[in-house]
Amino acid sequence: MNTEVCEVNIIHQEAVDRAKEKLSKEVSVEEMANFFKAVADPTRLKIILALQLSELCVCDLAAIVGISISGLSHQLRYLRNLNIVKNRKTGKLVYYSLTDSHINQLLSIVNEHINEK
Amino acid sequence: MNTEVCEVNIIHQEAVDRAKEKLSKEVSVEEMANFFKAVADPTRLKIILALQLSELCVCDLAAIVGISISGLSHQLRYLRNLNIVKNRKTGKLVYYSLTDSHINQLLSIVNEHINEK
DNA sequence: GTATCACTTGAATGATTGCGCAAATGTACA
DNA sequence: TGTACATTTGCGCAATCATTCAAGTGATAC
Repeated sequence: MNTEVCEVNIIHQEAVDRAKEKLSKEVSVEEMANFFKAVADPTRLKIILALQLSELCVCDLAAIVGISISGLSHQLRYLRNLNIVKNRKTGKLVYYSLTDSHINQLLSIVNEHINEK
Repeated sequence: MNTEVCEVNIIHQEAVDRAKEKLSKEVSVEEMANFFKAVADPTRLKIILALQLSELCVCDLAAIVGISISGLSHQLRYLRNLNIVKNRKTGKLVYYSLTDSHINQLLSIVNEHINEK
């Protein structure tokens, strides 16, 4: 009773079953991947690194990242949807900042990995 | 003496300068982003999650992930180049496993972030 | 009111990327 | 030597994505 159409020769059946069960229990692989996508792009990564220092308005961020204001706004929305940044409006300006510290941990772990090489 | 061609109105000059300096000192934004790309794809994420349990050969991984062996091999090379997985050949089979524990930390942090929502 | 500024949004585009197919490599066994 | 199997690799295609342009929103100042 195999719902998988894919025909592959399985060599270690128990190990495969264990892994499949783990994957089915995983909160959401898609959701995790989506979150990582946020930091998997140089532009978004620069935005986050800049916001680690202080909150910044959109036009300042554009100057830092070196991208059009429009493009930046798109990426900020992306990060907002993932709950990674939040914004605060004051008159004509919109200030962005990081929402939580998980990002900081992520970045330092990756730095370790890279420097260990 | 501004080498940037991009013309944007900078509102908070000092904050911008600080952020720019930080970015210039950052090991390599590109390299960090590349590393995150490894886990930013559902297929590669499944591979990694499966390998957290035990080493696995290519055809077993294909059955777990639900992808062609060819496609899987492409992704494994990607992960190998980033020093995330390593392989061990035994006869006709090639066993893959994780190289370090940084990945485990990354994944648990992201799980926290997602569950906190 | 109108003009200007900061930002957002939708559409279009060029580049990247995940994937499968088919051929190639390499190993084991007859 | 030849066949069978596990994996890799090059190529091509379809889909995704980062970016920009142009138009739209909303707030301030005149």
